[in-house]
Amino acid sequence: MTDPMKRFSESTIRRLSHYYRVLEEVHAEGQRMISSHLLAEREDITSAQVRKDLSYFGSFGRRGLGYNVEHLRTEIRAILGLDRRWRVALVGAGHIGAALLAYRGFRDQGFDVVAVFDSSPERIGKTLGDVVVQDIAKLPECEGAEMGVIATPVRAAQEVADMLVAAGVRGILNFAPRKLRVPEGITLRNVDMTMEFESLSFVLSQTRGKPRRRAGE
Amino acid sequence: MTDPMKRFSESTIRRLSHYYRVLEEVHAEGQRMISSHLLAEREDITSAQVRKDLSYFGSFGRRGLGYNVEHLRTEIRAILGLDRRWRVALVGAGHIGAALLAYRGFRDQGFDVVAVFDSSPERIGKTLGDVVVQDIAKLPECEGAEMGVIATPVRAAQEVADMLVAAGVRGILNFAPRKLRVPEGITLRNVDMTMEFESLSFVLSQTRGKPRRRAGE
DNA sequence: TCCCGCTTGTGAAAACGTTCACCTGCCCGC
DNA sequence: GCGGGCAGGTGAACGTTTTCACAAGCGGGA
Repeated sequence: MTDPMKRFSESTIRRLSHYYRVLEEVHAEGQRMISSHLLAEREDITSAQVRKDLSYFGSFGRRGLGYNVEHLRTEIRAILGLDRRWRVALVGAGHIGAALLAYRGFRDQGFDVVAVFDSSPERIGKTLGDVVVQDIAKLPECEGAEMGVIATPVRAAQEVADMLVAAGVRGILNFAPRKLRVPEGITLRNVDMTMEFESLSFVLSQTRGKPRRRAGE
Repeated sequence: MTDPMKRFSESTIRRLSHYYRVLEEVHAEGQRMISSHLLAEREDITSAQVRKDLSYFGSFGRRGLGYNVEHLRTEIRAILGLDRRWRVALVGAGHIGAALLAYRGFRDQGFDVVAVFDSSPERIGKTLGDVVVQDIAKLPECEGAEMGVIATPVRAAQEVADMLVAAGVRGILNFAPRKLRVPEGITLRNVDMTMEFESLSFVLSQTRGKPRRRAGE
């Protein structure tokens, strides 16, 4: 995308997120150590992949023993930048915005929605989560947000992106099904449900009529 | 994932979705022909990539002219399996479920939500979109749905996935932030906002303190 | 103390995806 | 009907990501 430094592959980072989640789980279960093989078994990747991914960032394991759950968890936390809090500006107080605010996981992971904007008069002034929805016109005055979330209809997405950039965010998560243009240095991530549906549609129509293979075959 | 045939790369399919979207746009604008270069300019990929992607499925262009918008649109539509309607069962009538039902785009693309299930007594019986929310216990009786959408809390996700598979869906779109196990032959796609946030967090903390580069530098 | 089984870390190889470069074909103008 | 410019199709080159395979290190037991 627009990452200024691209030393690590996107896939590696995504897997790191997975490992982190698995570690949270086994940590809650009270497990002390975990092997790359076990970390991998909980995902659809190989143990070699796990070790390679982790090796990009350091040597966290002990030969013969595996990884200390608590320790690795802390390390990945730091790598992913989750050892601090992030200020997030949300634009669009519709269903998706509401879903975001309702999900405790975001706050728990360190993401604070510090401002919500919308253009609809019916929504402006209402309280969502624990912040008051402001007029989108006030977005330029928004200060201190490092990330922006675009949860608006498609037609508004590019304009909102421009406004967020002007307001100083360095990263944008876009839920609108359209590619956005952002300046160099701004990181953009897209969550596109439409594309996932189309991907499903493709695979399913490829296999249409074929008998479903049984597991293990 | 669990695709029985994996002849085409996931990236190619995702880009096909993009091309389709661009084609819809330029079609609406009344444009007749489009070159691979122009198709690419609207995205962040090269014209060679466009041509390569399309060449996997056939020769749709004309040398010296480019691609006929209407024709290519129809072809990609067929490739992606969007030339038919898909029956979708939605589990979870919360914010995400509501977002899905509210988005006209899904219906327009050929996805019909034929049933909605939830476990909460307050939601059961209410009308969402144009279907009545049913008790999750009725899911096993659901027939004819080819795709399932999991828009439930994390803890219920795996159980719901099993139920959907038992009900005969061949593809699942999972919004819960957890990897699910599905039998061979069932296609699984995940939409994981948490992971995207963590990816943003990673990149932003990598570049923290660095002066933002201006566009064009 | 030494051996053995286990698991990491990592170069090397293989697989995969993207980009390049060029040939081919098409339209248009003359 | 002929030539020039444009643009698609495609094998080959390139770069990246994944997998393989094994040396190195650790703990435990005799």
